[in-house]
Amino acid sequence: MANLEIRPAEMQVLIDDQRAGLTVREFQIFWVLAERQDRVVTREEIYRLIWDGRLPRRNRSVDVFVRKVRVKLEKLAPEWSYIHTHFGIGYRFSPEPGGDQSSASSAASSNGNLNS
Amino acid sequence: MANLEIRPAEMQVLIDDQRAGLTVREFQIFWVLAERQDRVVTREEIYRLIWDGRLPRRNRSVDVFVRKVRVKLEKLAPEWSYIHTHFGIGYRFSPEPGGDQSSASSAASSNGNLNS
DNA sequence: ACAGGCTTTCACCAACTCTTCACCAACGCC
DNA sequence: GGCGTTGGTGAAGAGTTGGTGAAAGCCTGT
Repeated sequence: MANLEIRPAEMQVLIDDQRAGLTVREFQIFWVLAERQDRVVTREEIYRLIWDGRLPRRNRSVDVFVRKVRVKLEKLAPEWSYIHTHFGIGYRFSPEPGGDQSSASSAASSNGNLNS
Repeated sequence: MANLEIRPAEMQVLIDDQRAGLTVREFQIFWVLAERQDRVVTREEIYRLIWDGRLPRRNRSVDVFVRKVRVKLEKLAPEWSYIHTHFGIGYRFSPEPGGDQSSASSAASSNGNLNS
């Protein structure tokens, strides 16, 4: 099983002791979601928390960074999926085994380790 | 017994910790009824609250979404029924054990009493 | 000014949802 | 039972939202 370690103070994410190498923005996205594990966070809220302001129509920043984070996490743990999409709503952070079920349904258990 | 959890802010419905996976519209229908638990809500009102406007004759949107919600809830709790039909009137949300009793009949007689 | 890395935006395409239609079953009334 | 009305159900097309690759814009240090 993949061991996830998060160090907010250093903006570092490690999986099995390997650094994910997230950039600042990428980590912010990751952290906003990870802090709210198992909860669905709307794009509006994510945007507001990171960029301070209302999410402009058709702004795709959040999606783009979610993807970048996904790519880096997947590189370290191909058999796990961390960020799940809730169509029309937002994203949810929940470490789950299995490539990616893409989301909306599925169970809700898991235990990530939020070290601080 | 089935444990029902509703998170309006996330538009999520969980039964025994399993996500129902409702879409935005589906959740809206669910929420309009759940907020008014044990009350019969007319199609007209449901439509007005979600679509803003008068329910066009022969518009079946409400029925279709009620079904979609029922299917998803039933998947998680086959032994429970949540949304009950009141023929000629509308729908009522009340979690009840038992697959489906298809509910109270209640007539829409001229001296009928309309709860408000 | 230039190079390298990070952020933001753009455009195209895939996936999903919403809405409507058609047909059938259930109900209420005679 | 027979008939007209209302609700259940499955499916399909249109419209919306998200995934993705890449270009353009910014910053910082050299």
